[in-house]
Amino acid sequence: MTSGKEQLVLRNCSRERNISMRTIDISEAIKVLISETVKEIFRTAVDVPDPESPPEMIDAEYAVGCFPFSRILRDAPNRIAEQVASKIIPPGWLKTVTAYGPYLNFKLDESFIFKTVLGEAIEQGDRFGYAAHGSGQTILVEYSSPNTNKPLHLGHVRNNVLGMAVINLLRAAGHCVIPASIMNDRGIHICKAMVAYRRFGDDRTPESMGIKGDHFVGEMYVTFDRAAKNDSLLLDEARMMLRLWEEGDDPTIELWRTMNKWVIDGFEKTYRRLGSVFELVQHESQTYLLGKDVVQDGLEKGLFFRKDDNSVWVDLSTEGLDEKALLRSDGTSLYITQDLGVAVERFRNLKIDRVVYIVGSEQIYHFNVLFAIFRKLGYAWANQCAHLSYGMVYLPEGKMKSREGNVVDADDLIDEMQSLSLAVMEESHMQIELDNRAAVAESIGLGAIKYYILKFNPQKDIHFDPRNSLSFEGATGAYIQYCHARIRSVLRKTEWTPDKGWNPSDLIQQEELDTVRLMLLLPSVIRQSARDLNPARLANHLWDLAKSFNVFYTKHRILDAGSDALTRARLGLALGVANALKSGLELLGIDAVEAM
RNA sequence: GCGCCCGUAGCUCAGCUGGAUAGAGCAACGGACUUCUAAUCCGUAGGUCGUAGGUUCGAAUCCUACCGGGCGUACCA
Repeated sequence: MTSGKEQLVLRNCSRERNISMRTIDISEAIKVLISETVKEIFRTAVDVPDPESPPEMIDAEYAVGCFPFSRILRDAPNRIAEQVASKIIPPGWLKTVTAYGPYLNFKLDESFIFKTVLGEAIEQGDRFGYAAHGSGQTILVEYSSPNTNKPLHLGHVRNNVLGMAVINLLRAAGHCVIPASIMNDRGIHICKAMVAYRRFGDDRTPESMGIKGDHFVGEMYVTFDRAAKNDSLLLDEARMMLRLWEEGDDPTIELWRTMNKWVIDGFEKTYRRLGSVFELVQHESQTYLLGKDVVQDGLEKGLFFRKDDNSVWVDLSTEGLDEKALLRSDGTSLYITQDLGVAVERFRNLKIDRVVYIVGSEQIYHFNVLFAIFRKLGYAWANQCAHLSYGMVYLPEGKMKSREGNVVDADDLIDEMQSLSLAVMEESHMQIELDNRAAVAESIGLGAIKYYILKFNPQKDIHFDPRNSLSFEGATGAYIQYCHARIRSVLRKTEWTPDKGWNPSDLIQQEELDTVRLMLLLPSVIRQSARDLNPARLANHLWDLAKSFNVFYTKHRILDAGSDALTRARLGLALGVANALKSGLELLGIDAVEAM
């Protein structure tokens, strides 16, 4: 089985240098230290949970609560903590182990932290925090999947931004990822735009009108809807056109090809700005008939049933779901039939372990049904499918509706944010010399949009108010970009490079330690964000890190720190932070600009 | 009706698989630029974590009921 002329593979997981994860080894070392000490005192083996981060009031990097031990060891957590703490002889990398109530707090040796964390960040560059490459699974991530009858809007932007961030995070966590999309390029909605063009298009083209192809076709779609209100024959005409399309009628197909190309050319421009990339693009016109054989298979196995009118159904009431139609009574397939077929084909033809569908929360039920059918059919991979659903995007006027035109257009939004950031650059107290002003402004504008979308947990609805939502102050993309750009600016002013040396023991300020402690957490934050398919965790952590460095930056000097040794050590810190910020920003799909 | 998601400061949100005194940003008010980028920093103020029970040594976090908001529940996609 193939999906027409489309070929289904070009996997591109090049082998890259292995990146060590020393910062994560520390928490392993702490677990070993505890379990060995417990064994020594109590003659009993215990499972030690992963160390957590203590609250701010505690001056330590790692903490382990002794609650889980108390039942096994038949002693109070406080007493266990006390005994373990007094028994541990800290190795060189550990400064102190203290019991505070039921908690064991581990404070690392400062110069060990600086040396290890900054050393890693300097060595790994903008890959700081990544896991060893190629250690994970092969995962297909399906996202974007637009209809080719109108331009992309804010809802698509959320999907694309979330999609790319998840793809990047999964890759950083060591997985091999295939970014995929299905163009919904057939159906009645496409035919509506075609009818409108044939009736009212007057042979205009995007070129002749000087507008993007997707916007041009989108206007046709809106034109149809407006005209159809007064002319019920138009809808019949669209239905007729769909029939002609399915019969392969030449003029219809030719018009369809032309208009689809206009739209897709337009999409490509928007995708390029957004930074969305795909390794596998399928088209519904090629896949919409897939899945009938899967239904037939289920029918033969007695898992599905046929009703009197000849329609085919599956009963999922044992799974807490309803009956669901899989084939219409006339034998034609439904949306879910196609999803079934596409998934089966993908798992058969691509060597993938998992699929993640990034689709809005309004389709939660659909995916529950789809996955339940996979299980019913007994596919080994049935439990390796996940739907990453995200909340709706609301405007002040309510839900966006393409047909009514109350949408925030993706291209307009990016343009708007670009010119806003350009305006801020002009007003800046200090005119930074830039030869690529427009490009930097676009990076900052996109950074604002992307960060605003990613800082919320995916499942939350977003109430988008264009006036107040996007800003360049506070917890924003620009804030983090600014912190990075500032550091780069300092680094440009010096001849220093890491191979010229820096001594971690010269870093003794609290603000230096606070900052590097947050860097210490970055690898596990990236890992957790990937595991939970939740970029918000990384987005929020990056803000904390930038904030912490900004506090250091306003309080202490780098280039004129007082001594050459201190300057070099702080340059090491600055470079490490810049690398960490860049690493994190780029995982979120945000450019780490050099100057702004 | 049934199912899923959400409810934390005036507003927008964090709060990691239950853990130490619930944290930010915005808005408000008061401070800091002849100093490495002030798109920055500091300070003040602001919360019975929707309500009521329950589980637990311990609950914003888990369970139950209810209240409020959203999304589903198509031979649509």
